[in-house]
Amino acid sequence: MELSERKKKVLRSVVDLYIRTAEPVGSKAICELPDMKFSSATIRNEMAALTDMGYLEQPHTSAGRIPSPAGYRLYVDELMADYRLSMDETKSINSAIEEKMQRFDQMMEKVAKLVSQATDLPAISVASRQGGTTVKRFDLILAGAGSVILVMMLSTDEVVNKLIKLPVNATETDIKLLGAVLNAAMTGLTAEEFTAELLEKVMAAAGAAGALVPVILEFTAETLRRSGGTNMAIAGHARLLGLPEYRDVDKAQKVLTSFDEDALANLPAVMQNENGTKVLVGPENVAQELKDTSVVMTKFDIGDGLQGMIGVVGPTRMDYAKVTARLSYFAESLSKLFAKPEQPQLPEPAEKE
Amino acid sequence: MELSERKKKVLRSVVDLYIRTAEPVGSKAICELPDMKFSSATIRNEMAALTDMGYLEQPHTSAGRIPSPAGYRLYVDELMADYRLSMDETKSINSAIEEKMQRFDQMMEKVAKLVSQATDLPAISVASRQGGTTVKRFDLILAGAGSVILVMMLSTDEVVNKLIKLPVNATETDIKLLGAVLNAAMTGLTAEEFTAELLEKVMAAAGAAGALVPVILEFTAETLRRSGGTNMAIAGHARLLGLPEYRDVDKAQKVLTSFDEDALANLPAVMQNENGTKVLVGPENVAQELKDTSVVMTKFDIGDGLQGMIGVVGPTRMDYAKVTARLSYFAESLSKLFAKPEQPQLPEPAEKE
DNA sequence: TTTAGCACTCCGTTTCTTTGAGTGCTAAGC
DNA sequence: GCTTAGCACTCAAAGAAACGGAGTGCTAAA
Repeated sequence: MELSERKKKVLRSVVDLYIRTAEPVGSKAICELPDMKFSSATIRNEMAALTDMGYLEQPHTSAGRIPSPAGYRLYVDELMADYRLSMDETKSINSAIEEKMQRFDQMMEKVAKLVSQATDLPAISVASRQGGTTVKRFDLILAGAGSVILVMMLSTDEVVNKLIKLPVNATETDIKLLGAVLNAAMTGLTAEEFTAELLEKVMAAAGAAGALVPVILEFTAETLRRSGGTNMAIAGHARLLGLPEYRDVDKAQKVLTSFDEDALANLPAVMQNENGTKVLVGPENVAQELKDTSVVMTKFDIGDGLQGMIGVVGPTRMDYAKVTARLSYFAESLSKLFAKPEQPQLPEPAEKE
Repeated sequence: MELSERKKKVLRSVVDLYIRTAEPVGSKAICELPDMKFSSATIRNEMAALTDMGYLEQPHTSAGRIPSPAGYRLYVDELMADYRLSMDETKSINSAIEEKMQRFDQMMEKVAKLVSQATDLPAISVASRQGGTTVKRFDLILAGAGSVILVMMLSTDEVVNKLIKLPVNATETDIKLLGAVLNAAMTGLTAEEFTAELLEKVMAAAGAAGALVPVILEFTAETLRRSGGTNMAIAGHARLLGLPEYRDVDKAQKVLTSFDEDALANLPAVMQNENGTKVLVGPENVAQELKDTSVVMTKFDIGDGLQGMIGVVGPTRMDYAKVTARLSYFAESLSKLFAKPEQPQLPEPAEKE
C-alpha cells in the first residue's frame, strides 16, 4: 500500500527532525515547519496513522514520535533528500587523502581515521583479497596425552597447524572419522562460507569427536580470513561517546566491545555482491550487538586483486544522506588515488601562470 | 622524613582497599582488616596525619580517604606487595601468545589485544626501530601561487615531500632563510627530539616565514616517527567503560579521544632509556588528557633492530602489582618467542611418556 | 599513647510534587 | 468530508524536601 504524498512528507519531516535533535518529535514541531500547511491536529492524525502502519513509534503515551526501523528503511530508500557535498567538503576530503597516504603500509588505519573524521562516527576500513583463500586439505594427528594436531594446507600452499586439547576421550577411529568429515565438508570453502548451518551439519556428522568441531571451525575461518589478506582497521571509537544515545555507558560499551570482537568482520561478506553504498538499519544487522545501530558502507578499488571497503557505525538516527554522500565520495577519491600509477616522488615543478 | 611503620601499613591498606572497591576508605574499614591491631580512632589519627603529609585526600568532609598521586607513587615504589603469577596465569598468557602469533604481519594488533585481555584494561603495543630515522637535508621550493614545497631527504635515503600553503606572503629571501635555519637546527634529530623548545627556537630564527615552522615541524616529526618504522596498535577501548571511574561518559570520552590522537605516541620515548617496568601515576603523564589516568609499560625484544613496548592505560586506582607482574611476564614471553629462530612449520611429533 | 564516646557534617537516596509537552477525541467550521 | 480548535488526560523529567548513615574531629578517660 502506497503512502499518500502528505504522509510521506510528514514521515520525512519526522525523520529529518529526529536526526537533528535526537528528541521525540511532536505534531507541533512538524506543523511549524516552513512548508507545512496543516494544523497540528491534522498532523496528529497523520502521525497516528503512520504509527499504525509501523513507520513511527512512541516511547510513551505522552511523548512525540520517533522513526521505527521500517521508517528509517523507507526514508533511506525513498524519502531522503540528496545531500550535495559542498566544495569545502570535497576539497577537505581530497586533501586529507593526498596528504596522508604517503606510505602504504599502515594504510587501512589511516583510511579508517580519515573516514571517521569526515563523518564524525566510528569508522571501519577493510582491504581483502578477492576470491578468498580456501583449505585444500585437513589432517588430524592424534598426539599422545589427550590432544590432536590439526594441520591444514591452504589454497595458497601455506601450511598452518594448531594443537587442540581434547575435551573428551577420543579414539583413533573417532579422529579418523572427523578428519574425513572435515575434508568432505570444509575444503574449498572461503571464510564467508563458514556459517552456523555448516557448523551444525559437520557436528552432526562428526560423531564422538564432534566437540572439537566448533574450535576447528573457528580457527579455520579465522585463518582463512587473515590469509585472505584481509586487513582491517577501526578508528574513532571515542566519537561514539559524543552521541546522545551513547551517554548510556552500558550501551556504548556493548557496541565498542563488539568492535574489539570482530562483530564487523562479516561486513565485507555482506558487501561481496553489492555495489554502491549499502545501508543496514538497526535490526537489519546480523551481529546481535549492532541491532540498534546502523551501518553504512561502500566499496572501493585498490587494484592488485584487492577489494577495499569503508564504512561507519552509528546510531539508527544517523544523518544517512550526509554520511552516504561523504562515504561515496571518499570511496571514489580513494579508487582514483589507487588507480594512479604510483605516488610521484616529487611533485611537478611549479607551473607559471 | 620517613614514615613510621604503622603509617606505611595504614597507607598500604588504604591503597589496597581503594584499588579493590573504588570507594573512599574509612577508618573503620581499615581497623577491621585482619592484622590491624588498633582501634578506628587511632587509625583516624594516622589517616589525618597521612592527609597532612599529602599522601591521602578527602573528597569531602564526611567521606573516607582516597590516595593522592603522591600516595600512589609511594605505594608503587615501596609499599605494594609482590604479585606472584599463578601457574594458570602464566599458562594462559603463554598459550595465548603461542596460539595467536602464527602470522607476523598484524602482530602489534594481536599483541595489544592479548595484553588488553590479560589485564582487562586498554592496552598499547609498539614496535619501533631503534635509533630513529633523522632528516639529512631540507629543501624548500617556492611554488608559484603562495605555496612552497618542502623536500626532505631522510637518513634512510628516502625522499619525502609536502606542499605547504603560505598563510602570509613570503619572499624568495624569507624562504631561503627558513631553509638555512631548518638545515642548521633540525637535521640529525630523531622524532623524540622535536620538542616545544625546538619549535620556539626555530620560529624565532626563521623571521618572516616563521609561521610555516609549526606545520613543518609537525610534519617532520610525524614522518620520522613513522619512517622510524614505528608501528603501534591500541586495543581494548571498551574495557575502559567497564571501570567505575569511567561511568562518566565525558571522562571516558576524553581518554578515548586521546588514544585516537596519538597522546600515547611519546610513550616509547619515555621508555627509551628505561629498563624493566615503568609506572606513570596520574599527573606524571605528560599528555594533558592522561593526567588522571595511570600508565604501566615494559619493553621487550623483537630482535632485528626493533624494540617492542607494551603498556596499559587505566585509572590511577589500578591494581599496580597485578598489572606490573602480568606485563613483565608478557614481555618476557614475547622476547623469548622472538628469540626463537622461526616459528616451526609443524610441531614436534608427539612425545611418548 | 590508645580508645570509647559523642556531636556534627554532608552526600546519596528516596519520596513527593510540580510542570509542561504531547496525545486522542469530540464537535464545530469550511 | 476534510480540517481544525478545544479540552481532558497522561506521563516522563525536573525540582524540593526529608531522611539515613557513613565518616569525621575532638575530648576525656583508661
